[in-house]
Amino acid sequence: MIVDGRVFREDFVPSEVVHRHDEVNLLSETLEPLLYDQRAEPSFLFGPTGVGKTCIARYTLGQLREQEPDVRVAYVNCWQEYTRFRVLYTLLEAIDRTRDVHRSTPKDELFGRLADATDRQIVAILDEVDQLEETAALYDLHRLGHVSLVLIANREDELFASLDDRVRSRLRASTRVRFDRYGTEELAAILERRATKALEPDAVTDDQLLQIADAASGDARVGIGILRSAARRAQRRGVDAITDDALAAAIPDARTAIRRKTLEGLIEHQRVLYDVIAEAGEIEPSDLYREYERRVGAPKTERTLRNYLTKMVHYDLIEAVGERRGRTYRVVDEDARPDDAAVDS
DNA sequence: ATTCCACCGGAATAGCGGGATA
DNA sequence: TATCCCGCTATTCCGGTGGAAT
Repeated sequence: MIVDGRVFREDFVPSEVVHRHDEVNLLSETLEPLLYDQRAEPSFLFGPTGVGKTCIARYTLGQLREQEPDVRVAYVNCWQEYTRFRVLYTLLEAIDRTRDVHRSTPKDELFGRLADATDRQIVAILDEVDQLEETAALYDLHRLGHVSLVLIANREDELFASLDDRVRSRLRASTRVRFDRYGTEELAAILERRATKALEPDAVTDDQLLQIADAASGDARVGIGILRSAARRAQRRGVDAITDDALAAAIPDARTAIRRKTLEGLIEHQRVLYDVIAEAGEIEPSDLYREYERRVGAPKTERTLRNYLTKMVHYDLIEAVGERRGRTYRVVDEDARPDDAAVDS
């Protein structure tokens, strides 16, 4: 019953957008100078998880490239590429200038290459830019006359708090595109589009789509995940339409799938920390450190553990309750996540 | 009030790994 | 092959903070 599974992928960009025309228009207006070989002012895309920020950025730049194919577009996910070196490297990859680049190339060589590649306009989409650790990289890029920035983040205030003054003042005046959560009907409409592309006709009913949209509470990524999971379950059972019990099973499944994937990305020591916290339910730092040291062969330093813990908090796997003395750690509970608490992405 | 203590996280540094170079 | 170079991770060192103990 699944005709085209690509439609369910995270990086799928639809050929038409639903419900985001204002945002697309605002962004393309800002990018318009690129059509005349001019650099565009920086633009920000703000909004919670699963509201289409990344999708709209890709879509809009795809449209732009249809009009002006010479423009180069580089997509950088700052969650993975969080150092200055890696950001620059990814940008160079997108414009095919990575020949002979390696870890031992001098520091400014990368930047120099990018600065020299002035033959074409370059658009740098920096996704999850609040995860970028060396924000000086933004300053570097902004200085280049042929690089236009599209910056994506969850929350405006948190992002600006993490920037240093130089960068902040330079970016203050740029365009901001704000994305709100989808309503249930809006999300159902989006899912309907995906379903007609991905599935055989009549594989899913309108009422089921509304159920999915409701369960996803405005998060398109979760909604699409549920739809995909339900379709796969139905397919495995050899039926030609999504059944209600396949749907019921898919709803919790899609929510935990993301978490399981993040857990797989942890290294062994981080995993031990997570297990200790999960078993204890809630635990004080000193007990946590001691239990960790008991379980593991060659324990890391407490300072390193603290680095691990902050990272896991960022991943939304655990949360820290309280500050300083008397702080405890616990795993983030999976249900009961209010809409406005989406800090991850 | 003063001292102590647990905890956090910034900054500097060491060591590792791996491609480049001679 | 030996050596250089540099990004990256873990470690060392430490100052700050605020509740607890005296």
